[in-house]
Amino acid sequence: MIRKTSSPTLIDVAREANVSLKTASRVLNDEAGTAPATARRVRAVMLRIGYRPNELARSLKGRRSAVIGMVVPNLADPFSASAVQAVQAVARGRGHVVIMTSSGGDEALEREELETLVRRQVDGLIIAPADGRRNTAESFVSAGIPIVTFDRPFSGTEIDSITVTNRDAVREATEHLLSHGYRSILAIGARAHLYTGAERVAGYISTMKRARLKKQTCLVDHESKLTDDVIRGLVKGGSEKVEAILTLNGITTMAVLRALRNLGVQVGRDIALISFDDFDLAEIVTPSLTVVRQPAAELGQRAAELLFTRMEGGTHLPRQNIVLSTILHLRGSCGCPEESLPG
Amino acid sequence: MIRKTSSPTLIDVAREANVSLKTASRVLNDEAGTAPATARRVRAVMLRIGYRPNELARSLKGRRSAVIGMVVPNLADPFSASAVQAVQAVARGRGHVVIMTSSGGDEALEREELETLVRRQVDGLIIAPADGRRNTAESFVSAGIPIVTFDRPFSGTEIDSITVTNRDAVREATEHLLSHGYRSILAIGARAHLYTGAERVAGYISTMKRARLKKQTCLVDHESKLTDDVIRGLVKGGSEKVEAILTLNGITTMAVLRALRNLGVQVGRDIALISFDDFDLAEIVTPSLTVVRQPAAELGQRAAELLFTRMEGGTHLPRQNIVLSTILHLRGSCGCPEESLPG
DNA sequence: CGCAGTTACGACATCGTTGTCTGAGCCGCT
DNA sequence: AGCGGCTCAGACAACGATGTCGTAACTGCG
Repeated sequence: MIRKTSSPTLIDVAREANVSLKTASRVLNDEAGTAPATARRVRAVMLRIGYRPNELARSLKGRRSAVIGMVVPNLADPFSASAVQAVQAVARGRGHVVIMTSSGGDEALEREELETLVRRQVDGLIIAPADGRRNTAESFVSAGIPIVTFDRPFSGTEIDSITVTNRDAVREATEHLLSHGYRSILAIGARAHLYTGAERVAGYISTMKRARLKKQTCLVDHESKLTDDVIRGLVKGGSEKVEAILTLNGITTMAVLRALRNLGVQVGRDIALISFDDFDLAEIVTPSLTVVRQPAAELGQRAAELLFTRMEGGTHLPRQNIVLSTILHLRGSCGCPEESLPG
Repeated sequence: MIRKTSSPTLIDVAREANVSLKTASRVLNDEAGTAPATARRVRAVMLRIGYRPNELARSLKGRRSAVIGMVVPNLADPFSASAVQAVQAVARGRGHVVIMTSSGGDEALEREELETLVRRQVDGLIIAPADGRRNTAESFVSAGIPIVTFDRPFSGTEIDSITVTNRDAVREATEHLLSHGYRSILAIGARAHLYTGAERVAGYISTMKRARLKKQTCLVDHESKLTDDVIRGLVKGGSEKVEAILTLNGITTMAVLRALRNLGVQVGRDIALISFDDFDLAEIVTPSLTVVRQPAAELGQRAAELLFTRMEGGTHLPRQNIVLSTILHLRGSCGCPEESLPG
């Protein structure tokens, strides 16, 4: 009577309904060729015994797992979280689920995670490479698995990518600071060796060069090196007074703001600042922070849509390299007067 | 020669190595009973032809998918993101992956997602119920699937749960405000019908009752109802001046801070505030925000560990109801003088 | 009544892997 | 030489579903 050991299978349904296994399968999949009366009977049995199809078995036969894999450096990062959320929404609409893993920014771990995902027969992969300089997914590409990268591409590959206009965004931000009359502008960033970091730095450099101004940068390989002392040296140490700061990612913004606060340097009054990446409280801070906002959700959505296009056979298309625009969200910290701002 | 259509299987390995299928399987799983020379030969073939085990087939046979399912209301919420991250870390350590889905706070969708996960044969489920008043997972419990809820429990069930000390946290926060001499304290919260909301409100109510003070609450069913006008009415409308505000979740904090700013009411000078939930910039704001910080990562970790305990056969244990402590992180906005604070 | 065409259903192989069982070959022992 | 006991390997079924093909029963038509 009680069989907690295993859940009912299609065989159980067939037996209970006095039909063959294949007929039960036909009813389950709404295939034609079953008498309405029989179908009703089978369906009734399914409900009665609480039958639940085993998607694993289905996938094994159909060789399409309805799973897509996603690897991001750090899920706890709000940028990644928004993107993942968007990917999931698209996947759900297409009857797929997402297996998400974090690489922790470690290339070896990323490779391992990808291997795990592929062994689980994912139908496609969305990757935000930990370090795009080497293509950790090469063997999967040649195995024919659809792949889309987002946020950062793998360099030197033919893999589809979705990125944002990192370089132009920083150029725009730098020009905005210049338009306020600031000449001594400091760019601080971490992980400059990564694609996004390098692009952002390049945007700053090229703009300053064109304006024939001195480039002042502090580029470290990890945010932990941006201690208060380092930032003090930059802001107060030089002969020339730093008028404005450009932080090249969210964590850096945090480090800089904390340091400035501890130094008694007040943003808005003593120094201007534009942050790459937005924050929940950026509007609440005094003065509110001018930020470059990335369309994280759209990035995820587009990545997922492109992946599904590839999965549905769009292999003949040339490499897609979608670039989305950022938004320079003007608030107070860049030097814009409050009354000139919307809202 | 070229067979891009499908990847090599264990049969291919066996054929190439001139052994039987079973022998190849034995080598793959490091089972005893294969001559070292044979094993080496088989392994060499595996490497050469790029064999990758099909985890789907393995799961079908072994009836353990090595997947755990997780459902949260909103992945983009930093609290959820941290918890998910922690769950994944634990799962990875045990050779499992996580399929994560968002219910969007919708009970019907939550039920649907759970159904999807179970059909995919997940070995266990971690759920942050959208609305714990009804148990959307009942049929899975009786099907014998291990389940752990976190953040909020399902009411009236025997399902394991991991929660935080919501009630005590708010009690502590309220008492702290009282200790500063504030008597007119307003509690604002959304979704008071949810477990967490109800607990937090209860903490406030009981504390005020014990202090024989007037309870002032504004409890709405959705954050969108906390408009600037509503908040103005609360803060400026009454005959009695509100001295302190207790916001009962992060989104509410945001709404309140924005409203106060627009009203020209300055936190710290004109009004004290303690926020349930921390923010990235909470320390940077002036004055920095005193918050109740939830141990999100630990919540996720403990949930995962408990789930694995259950999955590994710990079904005989009584229901576990783990409650983790929050931390009242004193900063400036509660009225504490800056110099008395650490850091 | 006989025949082709349709409808409804079932037997069987299959997906890629692992568990069970059987057997071949070799060792040393008496 | 005959025997038990080992090591190594293979044949076969199974997991739970779907695809292929065959066939019995019915229909309509001449």
